[in-house]
Amino acid sequence: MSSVTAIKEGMPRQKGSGAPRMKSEERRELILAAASGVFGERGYVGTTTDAVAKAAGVSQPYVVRMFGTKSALFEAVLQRSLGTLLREFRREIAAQGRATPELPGCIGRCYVELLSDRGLLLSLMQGFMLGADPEVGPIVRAGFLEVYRVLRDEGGFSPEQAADFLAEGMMINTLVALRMGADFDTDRDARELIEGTMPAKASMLRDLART
Amino acid sequence: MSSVTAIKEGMPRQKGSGAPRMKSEERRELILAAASGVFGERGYVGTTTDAVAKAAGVSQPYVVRMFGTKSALFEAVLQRSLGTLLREFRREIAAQGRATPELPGCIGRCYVELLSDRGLLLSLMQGFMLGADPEVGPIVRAGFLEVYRVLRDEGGFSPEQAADFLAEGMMINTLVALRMGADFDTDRDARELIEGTMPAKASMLRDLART
DNA sequence: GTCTATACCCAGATAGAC
DNA sequence: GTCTATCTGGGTATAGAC
Repeated sequence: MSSVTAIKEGMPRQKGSGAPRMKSEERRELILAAASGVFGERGYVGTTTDAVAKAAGVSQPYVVRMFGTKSALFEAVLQRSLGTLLREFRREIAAQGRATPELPGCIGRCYVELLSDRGLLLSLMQGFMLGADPEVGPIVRAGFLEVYRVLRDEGGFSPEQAADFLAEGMMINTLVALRMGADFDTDRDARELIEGTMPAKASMLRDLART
Repeated sequence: MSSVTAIKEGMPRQKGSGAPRMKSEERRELILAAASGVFGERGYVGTTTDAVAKAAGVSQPYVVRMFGTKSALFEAVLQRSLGTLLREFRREIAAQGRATPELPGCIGRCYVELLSDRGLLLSLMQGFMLGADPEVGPIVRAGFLEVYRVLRDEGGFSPEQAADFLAEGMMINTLVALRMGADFDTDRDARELIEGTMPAKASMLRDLART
């Protein structure tokens, strides 16, 4: 079921009650953040709701209760990741100005900085790998195209620029998924490849692979 | 256990017997090809040995029997995919000559043509997504780096050329995994994005998403 | 709102016949 | 070499107490 609509639920009820309502909203975000990390690391099928629960510090049935099903939870994670990505891109576009020569570099830096939110880009990538799934396929295709459109229409990228940017992004995602940073210090080629891909923030991949 | 060594097994025994030995070698290749397709579509965890068996037209226990475990089967698929990829790249390098100006374009075409072997590039990509796994992680990192080295050392690519080439490859893999070709005819942006990424063989992605 | 206990199903692997 | 039958573990989801 479309988990997007679930965002509407859980709004503060009761006007005067002293009980700290909205509590479940915080839990929800807590679980989503934890789930993002686990899904990103192990993929959709490889993730157990129990692993998510443990990462969030709650019980497994509670995770299911709150999101209905595992797949609804995953879709909520995807929406959250995509939402953050688009928001950050738009913030950068607003700051640098549409179609300025600095914009591509700035958005690229912006993208790499998203790596610090462990799981955000990886959970998206895991979603992309599910394109053949009848339920998530349409969602991830639409999401990917929306990123393309934001770059082109709002950022003023040419179609080629946008495609190149996305290609670089997919390369970064792949290096992260591969944990290529694990070989950063021991393999000259790994280091060269990483530095060739992310000249500025190469060491970030190394640190990311350690944890 | 390392499934690579299994290649040595199953060699023709008995000198004079009229029985058509080597039968199991054919079965092995049949199952590997089928498994490549299923793993590529559903990922490692999402693939059941039963689905592989059905795709190959044999029984589920037989698949397990022949490869020992599901993970050994997956590793065999990875080795097969990587082996084919490297062989084709080297063939192209030998044909065009090291560091010729035409080589990058030729290898790019070569890469896209590998898409016709349904599952080859996707099963590799699914392997990349398992980089955090202690068993397959080292294997896929080594494989990825080997491709990089072949491009650079045997093909004469500069580090930047090689990294750019791989980025384009990851983008293509992602578009295939996304089944972006499904929107080729109905979504202008999907078409533009695909054509921007694979100018020559754009329609291939469309056909690939149909099946 | 959150837990414990549990039902139920599915998938990998084994045993053993042919 | 290949099958049928089956054991077993683990994961999602539900029931129901607190």
